[in-house]
Amino acid sequence: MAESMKGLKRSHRCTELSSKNIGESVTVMGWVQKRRNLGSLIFIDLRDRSGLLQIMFDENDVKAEGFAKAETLRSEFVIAVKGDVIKRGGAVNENLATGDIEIKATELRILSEALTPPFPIEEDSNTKDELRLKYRYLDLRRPDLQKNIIMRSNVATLTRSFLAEEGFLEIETPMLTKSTPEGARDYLVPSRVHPGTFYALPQSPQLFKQLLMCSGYDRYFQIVKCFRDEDLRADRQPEFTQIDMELSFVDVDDVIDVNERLLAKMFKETIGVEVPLPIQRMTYKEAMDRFGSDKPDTRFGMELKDVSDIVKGCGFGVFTSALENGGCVKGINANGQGDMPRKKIDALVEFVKGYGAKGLAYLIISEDGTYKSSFSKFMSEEELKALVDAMEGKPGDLLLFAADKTQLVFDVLGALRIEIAGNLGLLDKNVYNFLWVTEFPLLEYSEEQDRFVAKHHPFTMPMDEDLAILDTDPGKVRAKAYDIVLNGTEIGGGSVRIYQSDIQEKMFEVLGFTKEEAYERFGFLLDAFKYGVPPHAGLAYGLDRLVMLMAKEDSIRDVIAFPKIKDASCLMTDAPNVVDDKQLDELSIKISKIEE
RNA sequence: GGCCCGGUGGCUCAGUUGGUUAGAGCGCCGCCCUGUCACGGCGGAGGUCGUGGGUUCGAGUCCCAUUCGGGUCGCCA
Repeated sequence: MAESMKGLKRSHRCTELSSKNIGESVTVMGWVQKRRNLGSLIFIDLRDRSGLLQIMFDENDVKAEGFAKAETLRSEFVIAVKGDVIKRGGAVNENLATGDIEIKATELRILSEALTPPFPIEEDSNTKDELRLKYRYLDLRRPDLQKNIIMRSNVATLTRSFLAEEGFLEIETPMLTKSTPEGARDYLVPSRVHPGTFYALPQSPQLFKQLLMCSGYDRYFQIVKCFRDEDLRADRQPEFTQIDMELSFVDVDDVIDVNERLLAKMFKETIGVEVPLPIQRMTYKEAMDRFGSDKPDTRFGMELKDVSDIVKGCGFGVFTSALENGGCVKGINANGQGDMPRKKIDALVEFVKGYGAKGLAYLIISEDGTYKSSFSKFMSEEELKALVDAMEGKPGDLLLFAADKTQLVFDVLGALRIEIAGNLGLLDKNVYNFLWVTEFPLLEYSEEQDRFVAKHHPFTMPMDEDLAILDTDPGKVRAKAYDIVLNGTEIGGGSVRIYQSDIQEKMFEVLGFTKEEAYERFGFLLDAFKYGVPPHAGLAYGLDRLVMLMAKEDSIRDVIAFPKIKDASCLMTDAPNVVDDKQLDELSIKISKIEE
């Protein structure tokens, strides 16, 4: 039976009390974490978002009625307790922040009873995700999730105060906006007033923040939901949060400078981690050549080495045919892994096949200096020696080679070094390696669409040095685009924007848009640029990923209060769901087909 | 859309080469207990093994399909 809290007012959260409060009369409210009934003495661990506090019920203090009530307490009951802070009667509990005190209850009210929860409300739960997400409101009671959600709030607050001090204005942009078919699939919202037409939920506030620069707001930021109707991953949700910013009258270095200071403040004040500034920078090309990835994890080595020249003309057809087809041969040296069991090497071969590789060549340098290799019979002793030397192979090393089209080799070895590092426990979550990756290609060729598409977005400024070849060799043009990478995860990215109409027109031309098509999609932006536009640049962080790494979690679901599952549905609310015919009628929508 | 992993009492798991009434810990319920904090003691309830089909004398165990959840490739300007 639920009781009223009338006449009681919470005086403290659980861990706001300490030995300093001994002797005070206090009122605490929260959830019953645990009861220990010793017969005529009952202990309760009371939980709120701050932590745990022990309550002691003794019939002499809480009276017969109160004691009888205390006997009925069960896990997750919500109670209010009035009592006195006293020094623990028994031993101090070193595991508890409040382990040296307890509340001697004089009054107990049961504000809400509770069913036994379907899974334990405790730290380090290993309950199935399925269950946790169905009862997310219970999952969110667990201390580790509360810690993450609180950390996320702190990061947002720090961001706001830092950027405000730096002269940024927080300005909201529309959630109901126009679909821009470039890029990810949009979530659409039907218009009732304009039958047959749709708003789109923003994939990012990109165009609006550029317009705000046109309007003179100078420095903008927003902590904002973005939506992309694409398949999910551990670090991808259909709705996610960006820390989005844009600055006028700046170039690359200005954006990097303010963001390095933001990151340093964030990490220092949230998790006590010093970020040494300036953060290392690396061009896209260097990142690919050395790490096979545009978001290298620099916490460990195992860098890629190009051995194309070494194996040119050797007897191993896999290598030579890759080279003849315009590809390359690269390898990584898994130092000291020469004793890796055959089974594990086979697993790595299977692993790379997932990335489209046809295979993985390996060479083990035994402790006695002899070679054991999947391809040794195709190469002479001298050729093998030259290859080992090029890889700086020492006895006990394991060399792994991929031969294919260059991009595929990058993908394969880039993923392989992460996989091996993971298997070897080299991915230390207590280490935070930041990296700027700069000079991204402006464009990439889409086989599917048979044209160039923007690697970042169509408003990205080419590098000054490469402007001249935008017509002649667009694939070679580098952009003033940059990503901020943390431990192999892209946590943010941005660019300097085009603000000159001639360059923008040329860009659309290269992308294969007619002027009319460009206007149809982005006319409002192009028009705005005719009325005086400042040079501007910006950046957006994935807040979820950032907090995930700070919280040392493996999935952004663990830093989002109400996340969605792999198929983009919500196990708690059952969204998305069918709506009744009346709603569809109002929207002039008919469902034409439903896949069985 | 492809590939990989998983589904056994409320929770987390174990279940040998297919073999009699499917186990454990925690939780839950009842009784006892004044210093517990992984409280303790005694007793108890609770599952037909995600679902459907098949093989077999016999299936949690093997096969097929399907469903649910996770990871990943494609996709994510």
